[in-house]
Amino acid sequence: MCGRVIQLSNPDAIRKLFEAAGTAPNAPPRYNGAPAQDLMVVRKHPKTGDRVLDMLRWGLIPYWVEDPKGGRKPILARSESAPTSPTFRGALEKRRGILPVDGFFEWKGEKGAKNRQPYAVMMKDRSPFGIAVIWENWKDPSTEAWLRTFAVLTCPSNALMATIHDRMPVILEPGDYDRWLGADPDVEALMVPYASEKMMLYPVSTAVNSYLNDTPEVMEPLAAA
DNA sequence: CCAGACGTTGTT
DNA sequence: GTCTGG
DNA sequence: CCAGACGTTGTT
DNA sequence: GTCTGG
Repeated sequence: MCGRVIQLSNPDAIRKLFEAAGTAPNAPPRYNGAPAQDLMVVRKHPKTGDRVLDMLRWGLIPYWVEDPKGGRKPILARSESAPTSPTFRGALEKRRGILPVDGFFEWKGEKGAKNRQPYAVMMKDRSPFGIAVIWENWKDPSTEAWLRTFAVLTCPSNALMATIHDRMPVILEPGDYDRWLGADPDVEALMVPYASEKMMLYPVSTAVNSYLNDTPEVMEPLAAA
């Protein structure tokens, strides 16, 4: 679930919307952002404390991993178990972030089944919104280069999302951004299903299945049969 | 998330 | 790094 | 104690 | 069927 996202950039507009300091990164519009790709993430700079907008890679690599090749790079983290998970706990305590999106895709049907139907999930008013993430800083032993990665937090579906899937990403209210990005040790109350009545979903073409198809057409409603 | 691969030898 | 299993 | 895993989804 | 890569 929530394995593809819509991030229609204009990085500077997103930077202002999420009140991030500094300069915006270069980021093309993403109609079909997929795991293993670099996407815009809002986070708090550990040293300056500034809220910043950076490019992070989707798929969390814990900092203690030696060789991420073959290693698991989870793209999702259950909010119920993350607080006690060895892999996620540290990041949840100290490295929380926000993935600014315009929507995301969800596939309905049994996993592994053929003919799964993809749906676009957005806000009714089409406004951008924030998904809660955790991130890590990993140093490549061979190149000494640092790589920032992230995973999306999930929670049980609300009534609307439950029609296609039983899990959904943790969506934050703008009023909760400060608390989420801060050092609040008790943020579990924020990791809850978002209000159904503000959201909408519609079926889209299976053209979205290929992450290589990063074009506006993947967002178009499925033509009536 | 889906698409595509799914092996061996030995070498840098 | 931290937890579980043997 | 050390060795090995450390994730999510959903299914039989 | 299961894992890896984007």
